[in-house]
Amino acid sequence: MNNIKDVARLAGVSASTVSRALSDKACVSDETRERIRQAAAELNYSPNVIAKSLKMGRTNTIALLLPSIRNHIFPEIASGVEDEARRCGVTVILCNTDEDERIEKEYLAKLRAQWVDGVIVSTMKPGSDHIRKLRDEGFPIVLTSRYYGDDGFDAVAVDNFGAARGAVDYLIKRGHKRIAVALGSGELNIYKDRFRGYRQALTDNGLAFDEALVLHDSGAADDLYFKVQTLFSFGPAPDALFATNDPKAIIALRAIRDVGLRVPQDVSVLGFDNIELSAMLEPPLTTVSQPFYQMGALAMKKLLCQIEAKEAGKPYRPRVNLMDTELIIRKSTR
Amino acid sequence: MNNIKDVARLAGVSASTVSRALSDKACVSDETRERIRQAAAELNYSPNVIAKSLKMGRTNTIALLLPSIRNHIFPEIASGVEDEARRCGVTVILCNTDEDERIEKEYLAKLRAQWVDGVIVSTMKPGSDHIRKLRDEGFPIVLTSRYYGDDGFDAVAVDNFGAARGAVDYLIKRGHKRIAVALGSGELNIYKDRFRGYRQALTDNGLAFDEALVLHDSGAADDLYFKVQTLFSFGPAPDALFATNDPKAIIALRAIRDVGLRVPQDVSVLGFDNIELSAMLEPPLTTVSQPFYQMGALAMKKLLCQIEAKEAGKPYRPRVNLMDTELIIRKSTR
DNA sequence: AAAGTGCATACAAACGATTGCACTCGGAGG
DNA sequence: CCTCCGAGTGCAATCGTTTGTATGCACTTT
Repeated sequence: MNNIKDVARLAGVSASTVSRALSDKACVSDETRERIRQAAAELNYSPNVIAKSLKMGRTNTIALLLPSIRNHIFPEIASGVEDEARRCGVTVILCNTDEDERIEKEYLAKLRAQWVDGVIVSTMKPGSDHIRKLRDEGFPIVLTSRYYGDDGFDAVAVDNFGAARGAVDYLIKRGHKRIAVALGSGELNIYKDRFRGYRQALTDNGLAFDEALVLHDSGAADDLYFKVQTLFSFGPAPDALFATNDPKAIIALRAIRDVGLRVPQDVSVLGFDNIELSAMLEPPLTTVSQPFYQMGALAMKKLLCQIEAKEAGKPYRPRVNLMDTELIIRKSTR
Repeated sequence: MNNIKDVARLAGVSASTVSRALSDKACVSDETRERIRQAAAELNYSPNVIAKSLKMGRTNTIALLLPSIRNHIFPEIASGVEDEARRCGVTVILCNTDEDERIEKEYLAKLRAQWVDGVIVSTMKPGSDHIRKLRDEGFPIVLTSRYYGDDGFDAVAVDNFGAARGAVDYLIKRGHKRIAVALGSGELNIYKDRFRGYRQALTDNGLAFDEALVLHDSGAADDLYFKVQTLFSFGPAPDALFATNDPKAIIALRAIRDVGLRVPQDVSVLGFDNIELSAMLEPPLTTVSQPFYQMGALAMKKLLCQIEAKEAGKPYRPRVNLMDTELIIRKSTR
């Protein structure tokens, strides 16, 4: 690989002039600049990014911390982040934590070490104090999707409470009275909020909350499948089910069909997230759509603002951006 | 951020001693080493990776070039790459080209500039001369999934020809005689190979090839859907369809059902790739499974070998590893 | 007692870029 | 004729590491 000195030698100037010429600074005569350009082209020269980063104290790289890239929603977020990043000349490092806090810490330790200018975090949990600590050190961070409103993080998310409330309200307005709910991991606020929305919709419409209709998530593989089967096989079956995310809705769909009930004629099923797959099911799933791609892109924009503010020594006021969700009505609800 | 000199000052030694102590070199007394450790801990010091990379000429970072992270199979590959990378202390940069050669070139230009030690490429096409050029410069590269056997690349892939042949042979053995085929982009060898496998299976079993049963891919959104509907609505309907990837199988499933035929009673549908979703369909899809995760992990291992060989100045003999596929028999074939 | 040995440590030169400062040089103004 | 100016360029320091070489010192060896 050729370096700046090789170019300088070939063009018959000093390295500093090459640097100035190629980064379009003033103070270089047109004739010299052209000569340098040609020399650089001839040597197939491109500046060493590592050296530049060291000198400039900025890598133009950011990291995206994801719980799992196989989780359907995260590739969409990642897409948005990446496209926006490319537009801004920023590279993205993908960090997959597999929901494992040890791995997350490992990554963050690396990131602190001048790896990246900032980080977008989708792995926030109530106990993620190491992330708070990093933020307190002045490290630029934007949360996406999973956030906790109360602690002054910069974040992009949706109003899970409102969206769930609206969706369940829709079910009730269409005549459903016994609505089961499949919960997600109780650790995550997004699921707690969706559950709160569910309860609020019941209250709004004068329906009683029934603990027997709540399916808790154990995380185990077929657990939800059997719970749904049990719920719909014995006693008075619910006339609808609200799954707090689409994968759960898909499992529920299968379980309900497998006990001999029809969707939507006997039971309506409502999902959350609108993953690509949900439109391809039989029947296609009614669900709440989140603008994941746009959330990723916005998170990237905000992160860049933070980085620039930090560089310029200006203050930056973090805020939470709540994006609009949309209830996508398909064929799984009647 | 504290640097090595701060640690040196606090511990009352020189920077070089700190460096040696922390990287567990010999020639540092235990007492000094301990003092340095404590100083480092006290200052919350971690070595600046950028500076280290510059000095060492190695970043311990590799890039993964993907056509699209939203494509189901790539997150699996990426997972394998990442897990293996983490095990080896390597970081992965994710580069999403969106099948756009301009973006790909942009990335590769960056990568050349000492960004990364090597790259895993899933975007190879017959016309990808810029990738060949990079290889010829001595840049460590491993191809995954998409490869072209003839040009001496290091690669991890499956025997698409053999797998397709075996799968279609299975259909024929189960009594199917008129088997349609839904092709993928003709530009990519993987689809050409699967098509060759299909034809070979016909020949093996003494069946005639019928051009009328071939559905070409235009790439347009609903194109395949309508082509399948047309094929199954007029004239003698095929009794089976081999889709050269699962998303096409899913579309075909829908189209076939929508013209009033039942899968698998009237028509068998066979996919390729075994994406997660294929098990969740109604009926669950019979398909050829590729070990994507393992392919990613192996590609990472091979890349590391290449990098190490290059560093040590040793020769490295690239070879193509073909992994085993498996025909997963579910309910979409009778 | 002089020389040799080996360990622990410090010094300084890289790695490849950027940039403040100093220098040169031709022309304008006093 | 001297000074001043500004444009164009070069020198050298710097970013934070690693590492080859030199140094100092306490011992042993002859």
